[in-house]
Amino acid sequence: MDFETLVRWLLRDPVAVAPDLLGAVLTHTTPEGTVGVRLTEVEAYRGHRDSDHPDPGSHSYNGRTPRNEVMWGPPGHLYVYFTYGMHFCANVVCGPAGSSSGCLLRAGEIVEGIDLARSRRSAARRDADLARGPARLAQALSIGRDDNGATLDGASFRLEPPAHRAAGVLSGPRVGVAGEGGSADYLWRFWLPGEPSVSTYRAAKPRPARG
DNA sequence: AGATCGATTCCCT
DNA sequence: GGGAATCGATCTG
Repeated sequence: MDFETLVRWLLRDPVAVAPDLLGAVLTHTTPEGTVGVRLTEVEAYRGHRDSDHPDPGSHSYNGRTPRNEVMWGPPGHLYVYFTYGMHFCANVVCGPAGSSSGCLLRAGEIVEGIDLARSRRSAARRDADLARGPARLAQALSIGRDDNGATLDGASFRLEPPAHRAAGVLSGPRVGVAGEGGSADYLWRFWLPGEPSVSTYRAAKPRPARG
């Protein structure tokens, strides 16, 4: 899919984009080689212009800051943030420019460059653990500070949406989101059933994402 | 200027 | 199941 088409595909509410991202393949090419991950778990973070009231769980909830700047930009870019003093996590920016929406990439299955991914993730005991969890996924793909704002145009990062919308998508509360944003009103974590790469933490009973 | 705590992971029990 | 590691963005005074 060319970049222009991808941008159009991302130009929607993140709660609609997130389940559609399941099965998509994100690849990152570096001088070391290429690693590709098939997404199995994502979370939606809704910005200010995409809905009547903003998402209390989002980094952009309190407005524009240097850290969340990229989220306010156009879709088709990576929003990468640093957390717990040691981890990076990656989002796909979606929705129109000015909306500050994104989808956090929580887990996936390595489908390309597995040896390189293993070398970056020596702590992983099983291949299913290589990109199980957002910081692990970022490490397997070597996503770091410098990749904040990177374009998904295929130069270094490429995002290929799935040929068909995934069936049987499950949803539940988002992980690590405290307060209102973590309540049953925000079942914006989406994952594929039966995937060993989906992170273990389950905050509540999963339910079908679409009726 | 100082305190707080996080969209986490790993290792130990 | 629990605690440590580790640092910078954001908030408070």
